[in-house]
Amino acid sequence: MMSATPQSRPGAAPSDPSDEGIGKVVAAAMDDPLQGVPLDPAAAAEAARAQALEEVLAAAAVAFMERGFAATSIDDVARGMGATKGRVYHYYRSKLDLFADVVRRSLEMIHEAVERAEAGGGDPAARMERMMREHVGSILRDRPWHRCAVQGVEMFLRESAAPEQRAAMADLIHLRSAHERLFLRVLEEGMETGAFRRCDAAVTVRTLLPALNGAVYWYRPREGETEAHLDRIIDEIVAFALGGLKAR
Amino acid sequence: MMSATPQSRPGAAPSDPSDEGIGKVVAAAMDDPLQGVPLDPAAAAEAARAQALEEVLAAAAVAFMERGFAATSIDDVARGMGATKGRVYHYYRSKLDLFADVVRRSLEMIHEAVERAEAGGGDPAARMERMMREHVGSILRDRPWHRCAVQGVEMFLRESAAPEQRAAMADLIHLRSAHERLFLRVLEEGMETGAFRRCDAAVTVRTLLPALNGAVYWYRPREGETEAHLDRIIDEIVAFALGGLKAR
DNA sequence: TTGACGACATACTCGGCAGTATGTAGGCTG
DNA sequence: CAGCCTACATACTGCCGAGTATGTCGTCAA
Repeated sequence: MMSATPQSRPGAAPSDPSDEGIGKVVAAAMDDPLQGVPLDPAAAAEAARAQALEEVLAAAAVAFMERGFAATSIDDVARGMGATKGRVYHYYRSKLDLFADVVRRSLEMIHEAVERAEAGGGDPAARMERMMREHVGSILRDRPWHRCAVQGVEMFLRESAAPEQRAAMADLIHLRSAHERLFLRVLEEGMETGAFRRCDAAVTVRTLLPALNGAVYWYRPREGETEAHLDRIIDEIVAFALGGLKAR
Repeated sequence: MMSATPQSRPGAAPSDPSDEGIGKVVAAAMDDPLQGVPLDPAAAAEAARAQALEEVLAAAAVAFMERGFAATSIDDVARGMGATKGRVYHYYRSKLDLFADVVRRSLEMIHEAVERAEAGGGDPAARMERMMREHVGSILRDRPWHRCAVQGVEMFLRESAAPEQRAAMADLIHLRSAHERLFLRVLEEGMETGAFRRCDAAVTVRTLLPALNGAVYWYRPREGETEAHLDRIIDEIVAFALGGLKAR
């Protein structure tokens, strides 16, 4: 297989693989395999491939976040890994495919987190608060990914979106819609129980989500930042958003 | 580097509410030379130039809104006017200059509107509500411009922003900051009077504004849409945002 | 009438980038 | 060890688009 087996870091690479929480995601994806357990070669090869692809995906997330889709070249993505175009095109057929995969990963991550929060039970207000906390937490922790997702959704919403773009993004929009509906349903439930004030739920959800996503633009991870510090930011944002919903 | 508009009419924004296109404004201006009032030739020429520049600016706003800055070519802008590159480059030295002027116009429009609302007096909650209403109203009515502004601010906030970009955008950021501070001060005032709950004002403003701006992404002007319809959307958004601030 | 100038259109340059074609080094298999 | 395959790197093509250089037409001033 390739020189960089899972335990070896490409030390020569000038990229910073551990910043921005990218490393965590990659690590999570490569967590379990080969820990003393003898794998058959086929499975090992497959795991290695998945790992290499994951690295490409993470580099793409950072690059697209930093420059935006249109302004990012495939060479930019490759440079971020200390590699060249060949490596990127070995895994992805086009720039749009790569971007779509980053967005998909982002939407899946945040949607699953919020779904779990909703499934935790409780009255609508309690569920909504947990959903918001998970949503914002994901925004802060996986900012590169979500910044791409926000941009991807914007791209689709443009009238000018090319047919190829719309095709590549169609399933992503379903994911996004499902996420919106999750909030929508809990909001409507809360309106019926009287926990939330009466409102146009569709418009309100489309106002609520940008508020929750706002941090994707201004938040920057600080040096020795603790989880408690993140929690305080989450507190502020959720307090505002929840206050916007509750009946007075 | 300066905006080439010498002294445009004070209140007259170039946007046309009904038609998202550009033709109306121009047609109106073409009809009115020597409308009884005798203009000296120099002033007439200057007015014509300002008018032509205005048309370029409006076409740019639409084009940039539809495709985004990076994906929009100068030919796209020109095509939107039924013209060619020559016309655009006759008024603007670079694509970035043109974009910056669109963003500047947008920020000036919305900031002036909100400033007037704030100057209207009243307790903090009343002022804040009027400010929000003006802000959202401007977002809905001048969507092409504000979508560009949102994108311009994002561009500046990127770590990767090129030095030329930062230079072109520096004064725009001051405008944006002034706008934020306006909301910030009224929020802090309201916290002191007890109208608004205690919170981290900086984070809250950065959460509030994306909520107010959200409509820039999903709103589309409908066929026979009345002012009352817009007001209902504004009501919904402002109710949410104001609820997020008020003490319970 | 001329000539200067403003307001564009047309024609061209040139660099960057998506995508492709080809080379190559290391493993694995037989 | 031969041949094959994976996982890339390198070299190349073609196009698109920003910016420029130049041409053209109408207008106004002298």
